[in-house]
Amino acid sequence: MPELPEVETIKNILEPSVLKQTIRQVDISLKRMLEGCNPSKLNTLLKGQVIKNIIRRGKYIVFIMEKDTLVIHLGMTGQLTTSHTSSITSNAKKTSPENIQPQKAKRSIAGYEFPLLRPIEDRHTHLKITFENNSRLLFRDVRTFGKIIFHNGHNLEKIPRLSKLGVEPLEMTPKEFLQKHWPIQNNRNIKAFLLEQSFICGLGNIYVDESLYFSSIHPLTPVHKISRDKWMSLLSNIKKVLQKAILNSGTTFSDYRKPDGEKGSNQEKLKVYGRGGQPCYRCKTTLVKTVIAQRGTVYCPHCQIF
DNA sequence: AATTCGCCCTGTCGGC
DNA sequence: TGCCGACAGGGCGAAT
Repeated sequence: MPELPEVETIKNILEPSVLKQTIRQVDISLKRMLEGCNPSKLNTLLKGQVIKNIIRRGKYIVFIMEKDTLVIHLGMTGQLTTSHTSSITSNAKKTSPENIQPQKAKRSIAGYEFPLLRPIEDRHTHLKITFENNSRLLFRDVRTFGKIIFHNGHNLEKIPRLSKLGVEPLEMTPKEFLQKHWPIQNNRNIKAFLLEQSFICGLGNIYVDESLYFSSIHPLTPVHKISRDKWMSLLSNIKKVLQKAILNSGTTFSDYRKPDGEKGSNQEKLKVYGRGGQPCYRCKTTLVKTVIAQRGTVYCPHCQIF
C-alpha cells in the first residue's frame, strides 16, 4: 500500500537520521526478500560504507552509498523506522506493545502514544542496519511482499526493477508530457494502465482511484478513447492528488506508518477509495465498489463516464 | 506480441 | 466461541 506519497514521506523523515551514517552491521533474517547478492555476503559488502544520498524512484527508496546502492521496496506492509539500540534495550523493549506479545498488543495499541507506537523489532523485522553511532534502520514487513535489492555501483539504469519505471509524475508537466507522448495508443482500460509502472510510476490502487474521480473518468475507459483534454486534466489531477497526499504525510489505512511511528492523515481526505456504498460528495449517487484489473475499485457511476 | 491470470504472504473480519 | 473462507494488493513470471 505504500505508494509514492508514503515513500516520499518516509524518505524525507528518514533522511536526517540516516544520511552520512556509517554502516557497522547488517542483519537480514528473511533471505528471500533480498535480490542482487548472496544474503550471507550482504554484511561484508555493506559494512563500513557511508550513506551518501537517499532518493525515491516510483515506490522505491534508494540508498546511495560510497560504492554501492541499496534499494528497498515496501511492498504492501513494509515499514522503515530508525531507532537507537539504547532505547530498544531499556524503555521500549519492556513497554512497547510490539515487544510483549504482538497478538495481545494489538488490542491496546491505540492507547500507546509515540514513541511506543513506532514499530520497533519483532518477528516481522527482516532487515536491521546498525550504524556506527548505534542508531539502527529497521525494515519490518508483515506480509513480506517487500524487496531489498543490493546493486554494485551507482548506475540505477542497471537495476532491472528501476530501469522499467516510467516518468516521475511530480517531475512531469502535463503539456510537455503530451507533446512527447500524444497520441497514447493502448487498448487497456485506464485503471490497469495507470497501475502499470512503466508509463507513469508511483501510483497504486488508492491514488489511481482518486485521480480518476477528480478527472471524471470511468476506470474502465479504454486508454485510446481518452481525449487530449481529458489527459491534460488527468495528468494534472494525478499531480494534485499526490502533492496533497504528501502534504498530509500519506494515507494510513492499516500498516503504513511514518518512520516516527505516526500515521498519515490523507485517509480523511479521500473522495472514493474506501468509500464504496457511500454517497458521492459531488452528486450523492452511491459509489460503486467493484474489481478492475484485479484490484478493488471504487468510482462514482454518475460523475465518472467513458 | 500483448494481455491476463496466479501466486507470493499474514492478519483481520464476517458468517455460520 | 471457534473455525474457516474471503479479502487486502504490488509486481513478476507463467499461461493464453
